[in-house]
Amino acid sequence: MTNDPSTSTRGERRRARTRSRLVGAAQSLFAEQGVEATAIAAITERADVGFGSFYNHFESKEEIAEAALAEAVDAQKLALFELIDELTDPAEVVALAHAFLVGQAIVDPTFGWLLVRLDASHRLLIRALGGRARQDIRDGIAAGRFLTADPEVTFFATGGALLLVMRAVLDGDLGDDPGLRHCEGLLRMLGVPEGEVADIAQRANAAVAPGAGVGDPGR
Amino acid sequence: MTNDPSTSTRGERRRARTRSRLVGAAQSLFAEQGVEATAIAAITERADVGFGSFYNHFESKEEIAEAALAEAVDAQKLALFELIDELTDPAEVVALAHAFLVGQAIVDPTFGWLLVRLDASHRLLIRALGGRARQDIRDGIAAGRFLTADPEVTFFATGGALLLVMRAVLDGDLGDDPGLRHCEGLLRMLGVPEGEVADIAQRANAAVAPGAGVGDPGR
DNA sequence: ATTATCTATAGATCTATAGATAATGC
DNA sequence: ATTATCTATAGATCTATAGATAATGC
Repeated sequence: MTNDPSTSTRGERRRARTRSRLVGAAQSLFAEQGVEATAIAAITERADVGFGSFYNHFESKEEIAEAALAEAVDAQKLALFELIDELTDPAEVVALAHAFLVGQAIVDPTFGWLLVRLDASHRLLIRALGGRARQDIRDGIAAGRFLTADPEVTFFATGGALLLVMRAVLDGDLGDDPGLRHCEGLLRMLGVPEGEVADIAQRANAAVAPGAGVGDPGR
Repeated sequence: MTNDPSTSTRGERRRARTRSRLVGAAQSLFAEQGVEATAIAAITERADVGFGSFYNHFESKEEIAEAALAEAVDAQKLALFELIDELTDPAEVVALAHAFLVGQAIVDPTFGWLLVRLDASHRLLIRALGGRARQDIRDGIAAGRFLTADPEVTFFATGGALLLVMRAVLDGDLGDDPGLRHCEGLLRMLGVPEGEVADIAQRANAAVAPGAGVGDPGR
């Protein structure tokens, strides 16, 4: 994935491996402690890489934070986009995306904590996830499927709800089926008719349930 | 407010003033930069107080962060509780609380940023605001006014939505009437019938509008 | 020969404390 | 006499860089 013997030299591959170790170490440390509380030396140490090598790849902690988030999100995006690929109803798309992310917080806490902790750096997160989410909301409004008047308010409200629910899940503060319950609230917020809420929420959560094709537990 | 000539000595009042200056300086600095990025020396400097005096009042930055949040929230709680005092409908109570806080983000950005930036420290915030909010949600469910199945999920979802909407307001990313739009979404999320949503949201926002008795702009 | 990595360190913070100075209480 | 505040500083980080070592490319 990060190496390609045919189009790169051994040196390039070695370099890529070092970079990859740094990003992986940063992801787990940022997830555990947040960005500010993590020293660069802690990253190189966990990556088992010489301290100075850090600066061969990144100029600052902010820069590796951006890479750490972007790479984590990109990996998840693939799985998510595949799931929502064939859906046409914006309500189903949004429900599934939220169900997926709540599910990921359970299945891959490192990823979950990374998202939640980077809320501090916020702009990174909005950029990483916001593009598609915004469009889905606008689509839903245009299709008359969502009743909300202001797509931006809806974007921030749904995003904020998702992040704090994920955080509560990570903290172990929620009971059964947090993803299902969250989806129900989400769909109601969007203005989906009450008669459809339970059904769509259920389908979305069934689609992301373990065993439904979203493998790779642990990490 | 912080001084009481009749029941305290001059020394106690001097001490209280120093503490108060420290907390005020910490509030504005935490609002601007967050807790971790703020050095204790920066707090004493802005408070115009000797560096060592800090440790006469607080043992650590975390401790003053707790005080900074608690005092800011307590001040706002008074105003808010007065507004919701006579309301009986949980939907109106929750709507008004959210309208109030979105409004405060506009009117008193220092307070708004403090809340938003302390989301990092999160547990402080949940403790500061969570008690009453949880009860209001449970009341609404018990009264059949809210349709949500899990009060905890609802609590985190509504709280997260509020915080990110406040943050978007502070960033200047939202258009007209963000408080009104947010309340509409909030009420829908709770399952308040569509026919009542616009009306309740409007009343809640009218009640907290400038000139409706929630004075003290600026700070 | 070139490029990446590693080790060692200078310089810049930042925290917590010790001891001196100033203000209050009796 | 007591208590609070202030100044100065030791010790602990943490970042960014310089220079040495190791690995790759030709």
